[in-house]
Amino acid sequence: MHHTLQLYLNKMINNNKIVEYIRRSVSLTDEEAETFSVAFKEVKIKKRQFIVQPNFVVKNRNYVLDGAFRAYVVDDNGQDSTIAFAIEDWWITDYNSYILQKPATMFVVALEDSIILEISYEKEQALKNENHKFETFFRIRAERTAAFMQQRIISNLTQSAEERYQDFISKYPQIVQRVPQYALASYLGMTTEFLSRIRNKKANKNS
Amino acid sequence: MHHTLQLYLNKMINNNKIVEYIRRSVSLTDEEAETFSVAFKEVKIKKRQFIVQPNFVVKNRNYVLDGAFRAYVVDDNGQDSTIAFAIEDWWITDYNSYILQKPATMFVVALEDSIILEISYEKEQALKNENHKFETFFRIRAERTAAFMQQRIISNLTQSAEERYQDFISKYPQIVQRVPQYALASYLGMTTEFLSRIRNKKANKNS
DNA sequence: CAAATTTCCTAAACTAGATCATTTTTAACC
DNA sequence: GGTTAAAAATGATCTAGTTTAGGAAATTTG
Repeated sequence: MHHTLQLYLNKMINNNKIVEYIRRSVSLTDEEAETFSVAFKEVKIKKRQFIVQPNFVVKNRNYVLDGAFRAYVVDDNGQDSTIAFAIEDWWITDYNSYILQKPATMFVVALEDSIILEISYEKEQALKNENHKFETFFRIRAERTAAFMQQRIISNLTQSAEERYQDFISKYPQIVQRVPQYALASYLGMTTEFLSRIRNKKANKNS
Repeated sequence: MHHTLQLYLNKMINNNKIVEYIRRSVSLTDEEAETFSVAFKEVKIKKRQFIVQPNFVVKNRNYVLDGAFRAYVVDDNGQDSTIAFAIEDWWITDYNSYILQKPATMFVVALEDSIILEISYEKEQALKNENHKFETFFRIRAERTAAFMQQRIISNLTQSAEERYQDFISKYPQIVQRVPQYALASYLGMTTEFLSRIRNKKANKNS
């Protein structure tokens, strides 16, 4: 098949993904769907490439079409803590930096070769201003994000390291397979050594 | 002054509070402000009274006019963890229950005699549907809530118990004064005994 | 204002999880 | 494909924070 045509078809398919996504929350006419999808730009990201770095104001909100990402902060002692993961059909950015348009405190890095759809802050603002439905969509997104984060806070406060791990593998088995152990450990608030122990204690029991 | 008139005037003043609040995020005509404020109902809550209890679907989002509240969960071992505090000009509810209209997992209790403005889920939906500006307001609320929660997650992952405490007193000195120590300890993810030790270690240093 | 209840303090024993140091395994890359 | 680097495992030691238990203050309520 002709190369340019292939690219064009890929783009159509990918934009359908984001249209499908928004239509799970709000119903759109075909025209509205088009307006929404053209606000996004498809970008290829290589493994280990950063899409967010501290001290820069984050310009984009990113929807993952393919691949995996990790958002993390590095504290004064050089230890890093994973704030979020994202795989296909998830969103990722430094949320605080993006919504308040202030300098980022996080890194966001690709864990695999990936493809994202990015929307700029300005385009998102324009979408929200021009159509009530888009405003509704982003409101629902923010609410779900808050609900998700609240669950994580509760988990941190009430569960032991092992319980948090068990909980995570039962909720997100696809993610566990794809992220390095040290990243998962620092997401769950424990050292990689301790997570290794939890895992091997289990493995020995099973054998 | 005539009693009913006094009540009426109080109501006007209190509704001005919520109008002032929303106007910090979106600009409203006087008519819109009126529509917004009449969606709320003023309710007096006695100290130790619950406004949210587990297993019931939460009907209201609550704005605190006066007083103080605490939201918490109780785990299988009977230990409770504080999820949120709210004083004047803050909002409180079981967010997961409210936005997804599913049974609550939290208690929300008054720490003092309080006055709240409550809005029902249905009225909030109606406001958001009828006017783009109200949708924007609730979108901004949700975003700020998510941003706040993200900060708390980062604090839990990166800081020691003492650092979390120091951070909290510098950010929310007004709250520290008004909530019992065990509630603050369980918010910060430590025991009340350990918080007591942190406090007294400091006190001794200062003397 | 006195009794009852709740909150807070102190201190010793204990443990979940961290840190440190070394080895083994896996993955990256010329 | 062989070398080098990064990630994971393992063991020994340590510590921040918990648990348990008691008593002292402070609040609530009759």
